Amino acid sequence: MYASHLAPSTSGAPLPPFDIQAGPSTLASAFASRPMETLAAGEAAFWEGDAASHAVQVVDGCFRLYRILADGRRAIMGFVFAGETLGLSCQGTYRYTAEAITRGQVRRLGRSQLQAMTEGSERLRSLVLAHILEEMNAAHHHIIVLGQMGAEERVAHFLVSAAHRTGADCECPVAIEVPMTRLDIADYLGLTLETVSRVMSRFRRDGLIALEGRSRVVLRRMSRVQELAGEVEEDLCSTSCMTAWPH
Amino acid sequence: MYASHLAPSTSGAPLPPFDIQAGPSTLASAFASRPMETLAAGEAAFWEGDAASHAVQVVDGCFRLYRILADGRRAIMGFVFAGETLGLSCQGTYRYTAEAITRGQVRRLGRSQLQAMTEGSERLRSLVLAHILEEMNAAHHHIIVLGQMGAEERVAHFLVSAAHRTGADCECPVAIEVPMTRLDIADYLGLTLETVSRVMSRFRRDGLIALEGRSRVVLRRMSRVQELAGEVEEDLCSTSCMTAWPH
DNA sequence: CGGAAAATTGACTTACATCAAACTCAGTGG
DNA sequence: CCACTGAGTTTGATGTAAGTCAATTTTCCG
Repeated sequence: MYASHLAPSTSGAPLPPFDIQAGPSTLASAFASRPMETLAAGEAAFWEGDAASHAVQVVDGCFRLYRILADGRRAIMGFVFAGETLGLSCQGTYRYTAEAITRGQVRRLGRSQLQAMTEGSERLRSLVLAHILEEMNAAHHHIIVLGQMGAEERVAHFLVSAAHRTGADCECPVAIEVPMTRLDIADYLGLTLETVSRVMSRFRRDGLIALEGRSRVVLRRMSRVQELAGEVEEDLCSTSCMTAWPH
Repeated sequence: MYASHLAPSTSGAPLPPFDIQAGPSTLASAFASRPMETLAAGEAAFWEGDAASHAVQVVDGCFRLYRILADGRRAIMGFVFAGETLGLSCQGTYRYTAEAITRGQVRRLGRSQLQAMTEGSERLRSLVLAHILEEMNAAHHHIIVLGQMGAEERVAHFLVSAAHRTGADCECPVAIEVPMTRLDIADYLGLTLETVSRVMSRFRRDGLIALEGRSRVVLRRMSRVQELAGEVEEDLCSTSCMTAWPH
């Protein structure tokens, strides 16, 4: 999953001012004038290997980013939620397929236009760079999870991360939407879908979470889940929104 | 390990011209005027959590990049070889400790100076960006290795990657220096040192590699090892040196 | 040469994968 | 509105790759 540390959704918030001189003052505002596009569940915004012609803003919905390996295995590199931006860190060709999990709405911005905008605006340049470095951060985090943690820790991590990114406030209990299937989660965490299911069931039995239907999880004891996640997860409520988009 | 795709060492090559108008034409040349610093084996170039005040060029030696987790586990995020650059993707604070495995020589460049240089030079800016994106690439690659591959595949990957990055030519047999210990490799691959050792022994028994002392590995059947690595490793000899540093 | 760190190898354990069967939804159409 | 359907999920029984613990052996450096 990208950036456990990314700012929560901005889709509902009013857009920041766009100063013609200085360029867009947030990444999101750079997309503001672009037409909206709707994707059905299962449709791809772009495919691995395609020429990376655009950056994509996810206005609504949830995407899985994956590669298919030679033997057919699917590695999910991350998920992208509403309000986040996609494809900024690709040069040349996209390095993963971005597929809508639910129906989604996106805006596309041509790389050449983005390039032109960044040329002119030191501000926007640093915003783009900050975004890319945040993705790096998330990738490092993912590496630690995959390389060092057991199944429970991984799932706990996923849950905490999802709660954080979908902008759930930090009150207990926290309810989160988890539109991805167990298989998605498994392919993301380097586990099997059965193991993911078993761990979730164990969490439920232990009163840590409650499962409501297929795609809703209530974190009943968030602090305990965070504890299980092993605090690689940085401070959740305090600074994150600040650090994600340094002015 | 960073970038299985990074350009091989440039330490021996003559430095490209430095145009005062356009700024440095390669990343390496930006460091050219900086004083050399020597680090003993085990010394750190910087520590996780330190203010990220400098970028570091590794002129000679090999570094491990790691984080220590709360429970004492050590996660190695990557290795850096001679000719590569370090710390470019850190903003604010370093996100890992960079420790010399062997004795090493480095040059440091202040971030503020680098910042100033990039302000003035579109060229350098795109070099730095390309470097960071290459690190992203490597991180994604690492994620796939850790999330999807078995022990043999991981070790095979490590070997191929090391061969590639230390600039070994592609002729068989390829001899590579592996200054890191089995524990280093294990902490990098998400395995135990015993498993790494067993896999290497198996490779040796099967005639794929030969072990010469502690730190030298001869890839006797490179193609077979690459095959084991499962070809996530992109083309090795052809385009890689090109793509790493676009124009 | 001697000693310490690193590496190898073996016996045993365990966490997770695999295989397989039931169960639960959320749509769809009668 | 309700039964039918199939994808998604849960749960169980069993297998296995890799971890753990422990004893040697090798390598390297003073």
